Amino acid sequence: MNIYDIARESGVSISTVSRVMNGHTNVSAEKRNKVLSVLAKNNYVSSGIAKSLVLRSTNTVGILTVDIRHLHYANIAYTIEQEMSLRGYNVILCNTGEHDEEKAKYIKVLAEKQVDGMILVGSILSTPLIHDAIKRYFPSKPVVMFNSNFKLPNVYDICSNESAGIKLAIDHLVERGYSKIVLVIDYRTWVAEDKIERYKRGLAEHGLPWSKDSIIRVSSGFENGQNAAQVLLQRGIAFDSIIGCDDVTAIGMVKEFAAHGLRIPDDVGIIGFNNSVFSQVSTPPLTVVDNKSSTVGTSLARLLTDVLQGRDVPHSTSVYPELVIRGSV
Amino acid sequence: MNIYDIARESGVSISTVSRVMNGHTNVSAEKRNKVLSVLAKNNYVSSGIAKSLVLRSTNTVGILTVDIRHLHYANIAYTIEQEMSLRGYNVILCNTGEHDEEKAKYIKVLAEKQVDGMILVGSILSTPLIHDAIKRYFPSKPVVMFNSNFKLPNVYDICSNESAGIKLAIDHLVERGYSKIVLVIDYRTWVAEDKIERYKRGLAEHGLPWSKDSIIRVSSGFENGQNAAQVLLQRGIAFDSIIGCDDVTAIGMVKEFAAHGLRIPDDVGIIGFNNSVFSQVSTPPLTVVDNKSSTVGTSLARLLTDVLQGRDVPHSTSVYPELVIRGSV
DNA sequence: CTGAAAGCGCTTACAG
DNA sequence: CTGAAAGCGCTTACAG
Repeated sequence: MNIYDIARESGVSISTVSRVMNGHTNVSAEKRNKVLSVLAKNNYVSSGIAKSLVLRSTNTVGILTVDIRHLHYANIAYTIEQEMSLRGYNVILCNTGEHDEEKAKYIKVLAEKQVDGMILVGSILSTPLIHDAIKRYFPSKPVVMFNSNFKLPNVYDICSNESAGIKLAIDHLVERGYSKIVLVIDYRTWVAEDKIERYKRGLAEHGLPWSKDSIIRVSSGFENGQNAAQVLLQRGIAFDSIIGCDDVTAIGMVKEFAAHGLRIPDDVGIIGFNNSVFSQVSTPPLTVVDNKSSTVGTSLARLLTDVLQGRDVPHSTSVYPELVIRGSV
Repeated sequence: MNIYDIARESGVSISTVSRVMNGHTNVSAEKRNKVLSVLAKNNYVSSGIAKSLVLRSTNTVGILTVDIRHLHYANIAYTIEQEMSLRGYNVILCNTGEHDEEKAKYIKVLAEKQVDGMILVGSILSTPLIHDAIKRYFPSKPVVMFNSNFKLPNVYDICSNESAGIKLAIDHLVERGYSKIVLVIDYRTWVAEDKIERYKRGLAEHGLPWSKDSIIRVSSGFENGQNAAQVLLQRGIAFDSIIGCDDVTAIGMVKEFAAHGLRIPDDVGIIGFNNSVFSQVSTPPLTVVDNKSSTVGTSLARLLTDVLQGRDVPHSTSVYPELVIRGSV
């Protein structure tokens, strides 16, 4: 059943059917009502696909993220979806994983699906291959990135100033009397490098030395956090505090330290990252750097719809994290 | 740029271009190579929309869930997305919230977008209004439901036998010496009713009485769990153990009890539901009913693709939860 | 192996 | 206010 069937049954042309379906006013009340009743009688659902073909817009956007199971990404994705939905868009969700080729593949598929735009969430998407994939497959429609930044005319970004978060964390730790601060890093991205730089500088600002041993690399996750804590203990590295890469990993460390009889925050202070529910759930509750996932999600969605509607927007925006003080420092 | 442009530049017809784009073999090597090079030179991305229009398939499915920020739903949605992606489908994610009208609206939109099928996750989607929305807007394409069950020819379901989980929990609790068991329920769905019935019966099986006071209703969430624990304490209800509605809420209760000086599991035993990371993160780690979200996600996706490919599948499937024993009982 | 033509289900100037 | 017609970008019998 299509628009022709409705037209025939209503005794009008397809033009008229199209007009009433789209709420145009230039249709006589009589014909409008007739069409409306036929539409209702048949539970008619018009083809968005056909419509998209002629209108050159699908009212669908793609969202790429490493893994929606991470609370942080789930929060952002949720907010984006809700905000886009409010504005009449649907969202195709893509969990890219960590492999670059997979991400590029998703970008190509989204281009073929003719999404109106994309939102890429996470600094891990900031690689040359992704840059090329966008340039090649998505050369003109808007793409909005979180914590990534490509110098491409159609690419916009919002970046959380995570290195400012590092400074916040260090200052707080030092103020509370800690001096041997370990930095935990997950992905090898420019954001991670930034954090490391800021970490070194932050220590220097307090006259504290840094050693290579006090920067440790992990994969995100509760058990990985436990492992990281073990490694720290086994290696005999001198430390009295930790800046975690995110909340779950930080909790993993908290629990492992506790299992070894260390008291939090007395023996070791721990700062998480993200301010997810995990930080409340932890014992003790985690003091965290909050990079405001909900705000970020909303901003990303608004940025994209603004561009889509031809509004003038800044190519780059920064958001600043805040410290939320709870019980782990 | 479209298939006509490619055809012209390649000196062939659009039929031939279409054939090489789709990997058909009945094209001479010479023309194929020519077309291929023109395609590559232009970074050509063909229109999936146009293709969908003629093929009557979008290779896209919708997934409805209350709120992707719930770890349990995030897990299921993630698994579905990955599994569908493997099979060449993309996923439109819809966070419906708890309002029925909103859910129905999403269903209509998905119908217009011509998704090939839908997966509805959660017993909260099992309402008359959703039933009608499917019947009206989605009368013939496959829909797969988790923990819901409509007697419609195109609707399939996988249900977690959560009442079996209740029995598991009660038996375990009784075995450990608890006898005043409180049941925590969130949504008012048929699954919740089932759990309540099984709870009463389970108590009876052990010669235990039940009182209305020992069934409490909450909204899911960490803070709601804390509140629930407070209420329990304030009301002076006699209890020595809790069967939670999910992990986060259970942890909220754990922490609130602890704050009141109650020891877990000595003073009160607590069983969570879902086996999410929260149950590991908790202090003490949560003994939980595991209803296997990953398995469920995979099964849902396979069920849908099986139907899509015309395979013969059962309309209803049950999965049974298991008990994971950790430290809270 | 190859191409002309019809058709998928819409929207929208254009003419009346 | 209304309709005939062209066009959106593809696929695929069909005929050769």
